[in-house]
Amino acid sequence: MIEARHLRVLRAVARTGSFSAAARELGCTQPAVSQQMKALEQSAGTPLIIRAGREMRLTQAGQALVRHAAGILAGLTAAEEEVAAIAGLRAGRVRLVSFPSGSSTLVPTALAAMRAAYPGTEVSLDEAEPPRSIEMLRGGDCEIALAFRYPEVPGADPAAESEWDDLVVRPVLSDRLVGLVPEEHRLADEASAGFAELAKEPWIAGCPRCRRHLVTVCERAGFTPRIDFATDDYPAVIGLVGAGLGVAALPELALASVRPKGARTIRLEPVVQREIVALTLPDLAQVPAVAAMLDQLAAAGRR
Amino acid sequence: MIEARHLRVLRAVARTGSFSAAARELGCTQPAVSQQMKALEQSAGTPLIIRAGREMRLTQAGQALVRHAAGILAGLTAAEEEVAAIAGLRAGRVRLVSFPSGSSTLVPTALAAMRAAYPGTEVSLDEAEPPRSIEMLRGGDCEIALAFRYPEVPGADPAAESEWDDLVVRPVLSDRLVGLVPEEHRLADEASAGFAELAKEPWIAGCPRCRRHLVTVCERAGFTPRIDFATDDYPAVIGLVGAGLGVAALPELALASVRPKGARTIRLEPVVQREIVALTLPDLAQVPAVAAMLDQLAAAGRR
DNA sequence: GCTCGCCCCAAGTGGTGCTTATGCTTAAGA
DNA sequence: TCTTAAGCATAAGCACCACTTGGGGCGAGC
Repeated sequence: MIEARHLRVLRAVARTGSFSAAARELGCTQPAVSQQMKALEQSAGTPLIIRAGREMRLTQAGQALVRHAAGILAGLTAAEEEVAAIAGLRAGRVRLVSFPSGSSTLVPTALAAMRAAYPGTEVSLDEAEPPRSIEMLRGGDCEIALAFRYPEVPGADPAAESEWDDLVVRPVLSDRLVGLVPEEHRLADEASAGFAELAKEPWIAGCPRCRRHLVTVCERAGFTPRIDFATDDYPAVIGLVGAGLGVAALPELALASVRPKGARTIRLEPVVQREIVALTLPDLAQVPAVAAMLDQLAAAGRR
Repeated sequence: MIEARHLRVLRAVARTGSFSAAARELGCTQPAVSQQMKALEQSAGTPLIIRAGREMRLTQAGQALVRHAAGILAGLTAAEEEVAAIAGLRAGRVRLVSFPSGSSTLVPTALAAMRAAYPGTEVSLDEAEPPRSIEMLRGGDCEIALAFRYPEVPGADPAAESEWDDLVVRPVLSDRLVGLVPEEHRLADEASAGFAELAKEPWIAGCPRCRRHLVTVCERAGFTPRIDFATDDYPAVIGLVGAGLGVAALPELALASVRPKGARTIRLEPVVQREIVALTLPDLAQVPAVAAMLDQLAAAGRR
């Protein structure tokens, strides 16, 4: 079986016309070249070079091998170069899937930083909520899934703890929930309020997991919220509150890039954190472009 | 440094989707594949495959490598196939240089046999006398030189013994010298004659080496021949003898394919042998096509 | 819940590739 | 002609590498 190493030696010998010169070129000693050539001739089954006095000449078989070696070694260095580009973050693609509201500020920041730091890489973005984004991650449809969980309330988020334990979980940001009330609400001008003070209000909830969490938190505060509406769309929640149809508890991040119309934010007591994390497979965490993107997400979260 | 072995393993893994299946395909155990892949990832500097539950998936770097591997391994097998064809005598070229009169019967016979036995090989033929043909052999302009020598008379052939000792000398044929006299000559009807009986005749000699040899032989018989003409061309010698201009001593082979007009052949006493040999360089004797052609020449000489 | 298949890990072993040291041959120069 | 330098071959020693066997963990399917 001919190996690339043999071809490198043969090519060096053919080019220099001498074992010693080839050895210098290859950075090894002359006997090493001599042995490699002997092994190559052994596996070829025919002499490849003939020694005519001082000079070396290739046999027909030797010429054939050298002719092929050019293309083979060129292909090999091209392959090495492409892999090195990926490993060195001069190339590489990352498919990121984010939950909808995460895309508003966090993801754009990280994407811009990634592009600036490693211009050769490209990051594609898709949106999906955690159950679906985890599926995509496991199914090979993306490399990073941006998701969130409520660590303080284990019971409210059974999926997160049990289904993520074989994933790499990279904390990105801890997001606090704030209350949103219509501006004509009696608490609209307060700085903060307890959950219990909103026990009688109609609630507008977010995504299914957020809704479950809300119920859990409210029950700990001593009441079961009356949920009139539920929608994945944070702007819709804001609009509903602004229209005076109820109150809501929203992540601060969802309000970072918009100013609610007809509604006021108030601090909620007790403080509830929503933790935004980036998820990936253990093997993928070793891929340079993925690791770099994780770093950029974490950096974006620190701001 | 990526080796062909690595690419073979990677390709097998990519194709089968499993280390075990790849190992079966490659004829080794599964840990061997596992280690090779680890080594390849090490030298690539980035993961190449990710294990998602049961199935294997290639990373982008892995896909790139597999993509290149196809061409590289194809080139490698093509190179191996070409070398194997040369080694297996399904291909290969031999350049043969013969002295002029050797081409008449011996070489055509050997060439025809070579072509019949190994249709893929090709033999080219050129003509040159020994000093020049040996130069060509050493200079890489041919692989086999067909030459002759007079082994019984060492002094007459100094070049042969001293200059051929680093060559492979393959005996092909022992050729006897016969006398050629005009048909009106007093010895024309004799079966044989001694050299001394031709002491007074004008001689027609062949090539320079043949001429030197003739002088030596005649001097051993007690006289110095009077050489009126000398020519490399055997038909010319025959013509000159046929015209009654003198006598000659010719190799039997030179008369094998022609019938002298106006001249008669007689046995010469003592018998003088001319040995036809095939010469090549030691390294070249290992080249299959060269070795085969040497065999064919020897076989042709035995007939 | 059990078994099967697949992968990883660890240890042992044979082979292989490299090195240094040495000898031989050849070509060039005194 | 003798000497010197350069190049290749060989041998011995050594380190490394690739493969093997044996054992364990894990997920999938009956």
